[in-house]
Amino acid sequence: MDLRHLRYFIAVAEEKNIGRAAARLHISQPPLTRQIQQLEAELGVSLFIRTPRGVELTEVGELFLAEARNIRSVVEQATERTQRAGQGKLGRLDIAIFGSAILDVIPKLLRAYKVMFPKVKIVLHTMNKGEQIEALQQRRISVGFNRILSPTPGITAELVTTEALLLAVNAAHPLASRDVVPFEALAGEPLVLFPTGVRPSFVDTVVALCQSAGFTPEVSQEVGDAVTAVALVAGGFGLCLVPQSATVLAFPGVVYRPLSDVPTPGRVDLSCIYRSDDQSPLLAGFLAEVRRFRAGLRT
Amino acid sequence: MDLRHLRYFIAVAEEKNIGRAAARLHISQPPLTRQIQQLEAELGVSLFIRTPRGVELTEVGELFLAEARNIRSVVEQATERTQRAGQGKLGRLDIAIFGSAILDVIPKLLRAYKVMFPKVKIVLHTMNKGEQIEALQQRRISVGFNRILSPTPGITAELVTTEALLLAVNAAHPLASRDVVPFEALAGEPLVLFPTGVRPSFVDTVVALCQSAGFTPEVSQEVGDAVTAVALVAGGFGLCLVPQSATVLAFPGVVYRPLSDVPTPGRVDLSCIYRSDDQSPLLAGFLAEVRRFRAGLRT
DNA sequence: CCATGAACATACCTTAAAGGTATTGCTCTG
DNA sequence: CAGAGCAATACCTTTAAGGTATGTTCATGG
Repeated sequence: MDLRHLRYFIAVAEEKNIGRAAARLHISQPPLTRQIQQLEAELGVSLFIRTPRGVELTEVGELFLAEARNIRSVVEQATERTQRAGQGKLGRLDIAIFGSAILDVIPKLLRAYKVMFPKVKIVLHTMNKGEQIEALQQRRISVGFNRILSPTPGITAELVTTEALLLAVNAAHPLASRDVVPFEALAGEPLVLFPTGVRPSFVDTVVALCQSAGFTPEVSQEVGDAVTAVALVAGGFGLCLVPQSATVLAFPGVVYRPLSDVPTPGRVDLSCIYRSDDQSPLLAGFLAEVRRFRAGLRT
Repeated sequence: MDLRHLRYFIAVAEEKNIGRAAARLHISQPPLTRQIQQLEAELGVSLFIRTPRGVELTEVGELFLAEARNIRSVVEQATERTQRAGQGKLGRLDIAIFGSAILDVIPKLLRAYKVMFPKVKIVLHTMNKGEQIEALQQRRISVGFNRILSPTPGITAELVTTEALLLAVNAAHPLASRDVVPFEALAGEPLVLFPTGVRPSFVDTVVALCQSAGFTPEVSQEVGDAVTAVALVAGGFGLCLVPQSATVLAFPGVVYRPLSDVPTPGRVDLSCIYRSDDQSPLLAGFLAEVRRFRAGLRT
């Protein structure tokens, strides 16, 4: 038995006439007669009573009609679900995030993704870079977001966005009175650095920039994340370099100032990382959305 | 897409190796490769990752494997149910019964039928002969049971069993003292006759027998059914001729005696009736059981 | 009562697609 | 580096689905 047999059977049962059903199926009448006979022979059952005006279903035929329609709908649903899944539109995507990226870029990106792939369940995990790589290798997550990258075999990184650096400074600090702060003005000032943890990280970027500008930063405090760092700035612990997206943190007493004369590159990247061999349509769909997002930023 | 594609896909998914799956399916490897490629192309989805050691399912493939197995089981159940129905082993059978047949033959027959066709739901209706014929013609029932028949167009009758006649007599009556009662002894005795209602019926058989024996019966009472008739015998209303199966009615004060010299045929039939054009497998199965039952009685 | 038309069945041919054989190409392994 | 194992490809064979022509049956109307 074949899905064709069922399609033909349903057509004949609905038309109550083999000739008309054949026309509807775009085949001629004799083959349809034969297919129905085959189906009956295979089931060992009489499905139709032949009358001079056409055919009508037997009781068994009525039963089988219900079964056939059921099979048809099960098959349709199965193919549809499979195709959705194949387009990355169905399933579950585990994503790891960390640090200041949580503040602005990730929410925007995920919102855009949700619009395109509404049936994908997104599960967010908070992990630092080392944890992300391990989780990727163990297939516990499919995507991670990070600012600083060192090439890792088997892991591909893809740039999501770059952001300018801003100075977060206490409103009472003399530098807060300036609209634009020259980078060299940071020399000798106590800095709050983040994050602690797996190196290299954003800390190293900031230190490298200072050294490019000809001075060694004075470290007031190292903390785990951007939010804590800005909170310490509000508490007067010193200055802090943050990615632009950190400005969503409106701590009282903290102002953000653009910097001038920042040594190259002067910006900080946000990248997403994933297994190089991951062929999942879910990942493909997500990466497509990441690229669309980045293209949208450029315009 | 085709059920064959699903069968092949399941085999490959289970073997994780196209060559072995082909052997299991009793085809060679290249056609199987092609069928899988077709399936993937039709779904627009990659189901397997080809490795040097075989193939393994993608995430989408895993999903589709579950779907395919589901479809397979739905199809299997559908064909099985249809075949059961085609053999008269599934469905509902409405049967009408009446009179003394209820007492013994019908329960035995239905019990035997239930063993062979356990999934058929039997619905019993109590109808007299006229009602049975009308209900058959209106397709409200499929089978009726009756003792006396007059040929009816479109209705076929089939003998189920014949039973000897016994005399039901009050234990205080002089005839109760005899082991065998000659039929002529009934002349002049008051008789309880049944059933009232549509003629011809068992009443007419009894009257005809009496006239064959050379006397006209003295009617003490006519009642609707055998149970009432025997109850009246217990109450001293007279004698009553009953089919053998009525002996299950063990009323106190009533004894059953065989008769001798009963005019031919001397027995009473029980037949079942059904629409001559009824091709339902349910009816066919039931009639097969009736014939088996009758053959069993003969031995 | 016969002719007609509508319907399904049958016979026979054509064509599309499933299956088979031989071979290639790619990896991993010893 | 050669061989084993596996999937893919090329090309042929065979099966079965589809098409055309015709037969058979039954109801209907003149």
